Amino acid sequence: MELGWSKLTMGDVATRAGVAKTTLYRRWAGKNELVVDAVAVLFDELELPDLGSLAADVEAVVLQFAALLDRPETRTALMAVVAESTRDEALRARIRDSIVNRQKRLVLQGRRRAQERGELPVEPDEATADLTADLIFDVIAGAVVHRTLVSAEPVDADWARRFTLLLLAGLGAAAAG
Amino acid sequence: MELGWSKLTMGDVATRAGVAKTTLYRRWAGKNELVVDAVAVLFDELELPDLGSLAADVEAVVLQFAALLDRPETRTALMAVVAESTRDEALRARIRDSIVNRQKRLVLQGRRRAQERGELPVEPDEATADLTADLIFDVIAGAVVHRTLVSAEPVDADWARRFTLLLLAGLGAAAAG
DNA sequence: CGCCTTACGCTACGACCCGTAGCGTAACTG
DNA sequence: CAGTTACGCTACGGGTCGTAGCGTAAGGCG
Repeated sequence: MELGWSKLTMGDVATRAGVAKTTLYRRWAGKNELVVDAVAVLFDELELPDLGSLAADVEAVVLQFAALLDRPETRTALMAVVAESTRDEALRARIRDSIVNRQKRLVLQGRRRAQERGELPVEPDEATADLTADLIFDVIAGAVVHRTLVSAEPVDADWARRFTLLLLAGLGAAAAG
Repeated sequence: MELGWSKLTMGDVATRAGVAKTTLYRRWAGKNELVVDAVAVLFDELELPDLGSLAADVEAVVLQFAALLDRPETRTALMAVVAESTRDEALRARIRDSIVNRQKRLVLQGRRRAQERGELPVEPDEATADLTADLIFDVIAGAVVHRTLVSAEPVDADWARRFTLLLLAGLGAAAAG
């Protein structure tokens, strides 16, 4: 439940937590629920700093997220539940509620700040504004996860800078700059 | 090995393929290697059509990729090996070689076409151009995977259009509409 | 034709892990 | 002091991975 479970077995978790395996099953319905809760707690560590510009804020949260995914227990646990959720509709819904929708606060907060600074326009239609926020979230989280876990290459300050430029200014600017 | 293995057990795979379980172990070292090969074959179906504009090409490949991830066997197999790769360095390298680097051809092809059309500048430094291509790949693949498997919401034509606008023109344009 | 190599099918097995049942026990409550 | 609650512990059934051992059918070759 804290850090370091390299193997994701209930027996190891129980041993590491200093409790009996049956105690875990009394508190959680199964392995999936336990891991989702643990990952949700880890993700709650993320915070959006106010560094004065949208670009700096995005870069900072990207690096925070990458640092979170660098911890072995986070990447293993997150990918394990996502993999399992491809065959379990209820688990997918639980992930969406406990992790995805919960962390969208970061996108909404960043957009609000950028609008207050005049860096982003205030979108008139609230429904499409929500769609845009969802899109941003999938792009940021997806890119960092894919870079870290699929491409298996590091998310360093340089990558964060390039990614932020692409996100804010588009492909033309990223290719030119 | 073809389609439909909702459960990812070697016994089921063997039965479905009409062979004995031991035959699978004679051909592949283990479950991981088998699934990586199967996923690599599935991903080779992807093609980049030439629709006359970079935006149209990106939208098309995004929808193709989403259709691939809509198949239950693809999403289950892909996420299973990625999850396992968080604890297996050799498997991660195998994924990078067999899937990631192999599909970067799509990005390189799309960029070349866009440059021929004059939609994108030719980057003078080849090293940074490669970094940009890697970045684009992680953004596209990551966003589609995250949208489909983590957010668990559909990648439809409208989402593909919004995503492509964001990718090509940046956040300001996407927020404006 | 007879022999040998190769590949496959099949059964059985050990090892590991999940999740549950049953029982004993310590702590807390009134 | 009696009742409730929560926990520890052992044991177990079910399922899966990966392997060992043996039998057998197919194809090359003198």
